[in-house]
Amino acid sequence: MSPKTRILVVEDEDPLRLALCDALRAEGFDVLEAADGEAGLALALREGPDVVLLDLMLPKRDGYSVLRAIREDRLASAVIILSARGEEWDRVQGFEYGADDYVVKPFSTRELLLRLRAVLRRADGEAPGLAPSDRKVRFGECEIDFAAYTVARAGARQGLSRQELGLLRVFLENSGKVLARETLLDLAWGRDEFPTTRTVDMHVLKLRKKIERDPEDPRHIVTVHGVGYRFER
Amino acid sequence: MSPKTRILVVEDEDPLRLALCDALRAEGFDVLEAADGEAGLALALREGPDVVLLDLMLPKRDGYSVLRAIREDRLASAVIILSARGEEWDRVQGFEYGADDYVVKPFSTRELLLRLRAVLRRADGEAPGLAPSDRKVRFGECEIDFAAYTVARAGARQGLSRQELGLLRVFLENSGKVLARETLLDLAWGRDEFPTTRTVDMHVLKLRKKIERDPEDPRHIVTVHGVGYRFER
DNA sequence: GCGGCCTGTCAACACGCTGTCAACGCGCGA
DNA sequence: TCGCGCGTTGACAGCGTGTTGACAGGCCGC
Repeated sequence: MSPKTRILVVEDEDPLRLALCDALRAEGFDVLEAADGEAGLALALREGPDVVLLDLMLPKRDGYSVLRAIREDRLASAVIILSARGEEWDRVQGFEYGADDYVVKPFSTRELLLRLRAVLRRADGEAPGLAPSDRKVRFGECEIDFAAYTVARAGARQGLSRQELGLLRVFLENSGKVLARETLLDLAWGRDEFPTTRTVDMHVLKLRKKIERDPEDPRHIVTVHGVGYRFER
Repeated sequence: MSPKTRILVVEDEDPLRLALCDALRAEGFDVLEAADGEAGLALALREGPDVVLLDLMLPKRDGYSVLRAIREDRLASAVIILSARGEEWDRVQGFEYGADDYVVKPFSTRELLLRLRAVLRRADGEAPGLAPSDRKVRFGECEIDFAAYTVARAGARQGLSRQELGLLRVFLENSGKVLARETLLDLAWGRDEFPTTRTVDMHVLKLRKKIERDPEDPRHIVTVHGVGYRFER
């Protein structure tokens, strides 16, 4: 692991940018900042940070354009989009633009850090698989098609609901780790929804019926009593 | 968990503050209140409540300043911001990122309570999901994965329960030292729980079965007769 | 070698957590 | 407008874990 993870924050609203940078520095990251799209892109290309936090609505050059330029330059940086409520990137479809993850404003520090760490872990190769642009992902005897909202197992194909797919993506991004129900709610549900933690159980139940060979003796989504669930590919 | 969760409400509009306090007391919380920033900060620092509900527009000292002071004092309190939609949105956003959560006025009691509970659930136990770098530890022929709640020995992987993992963590942090049963209870169990010292033996037994090559002739968790246990890596 | 205290081990209990089902509400499309 | 699918919640049974008591065997001091 490199000495210090470097993060570039591209955000034009000063208070937000400053607050973000403070929070990230407090977490021990090395932080760069830019207040418009051009400066952000230039910094990204010159410094090649590990992660770019990218606002969409920017002066001079908007976030989409910056993201495209970064991707065309084959820069290794991961990109997390900060989108405002109105801009409505669908939680699943958003990944098709080439972003590694995205957070809907306004978001909590906790949520951002969770996603940031997930992205970094993937970049470190610790949790392989699931590049953001992947349409299909395989594990065990399953093949998930994110674009088609389907799962194929043993030849049979079934549909997945939006919530099921979202939860499954979070599991895939964090395979091998135990995730508390609370954490799953933060990552797979939006901020404006407050389901019970029991709701998580329900969706795990549904997912098991679709991806496990024997749902009563699950191998992929394992319960850790009193703690949460662990996903194994 | 402590006997009663304590909540501090800092809000200058009397009707709203009173309504909030009533609702919270009806839910069984222990409620403190303050009508301006200075009084709020003083109460927070003196009482160290579990949660602070903090309005941003306050007489004498605004919410941002209070929040920063609380954070600089390393107070463990969680903070939920109560912000009005009318307030300059981008500025408000910046403030909110140092907080644990925020609610936009006008909000329903239901929403506030849901967020409150979510914050509290996270606060105790520090939900799994954000384990940094100290995930895996090796000793002898074992590899412990703290994030996955597993132990691998001689190729075989087994799950560890929450208590087993906690005890093992304490052993690892104090390897080489002899630990009395009482000490282990203090370190690996909560302060609010008082199991018999025999319970420790039971868990040592379980751990030995999982990490020792020959549980009847333990090499890692060694008994020191009349004193306690010593862990050797 | 002997007695008393300490420890290893098992079985049983109680509690909280989880699996599962059924029913409700909501949004969407027919 | 109605019906359908999805997400959510409450209820309840079953299971896993933590805990304890009992008892046998081991360790230590005398």
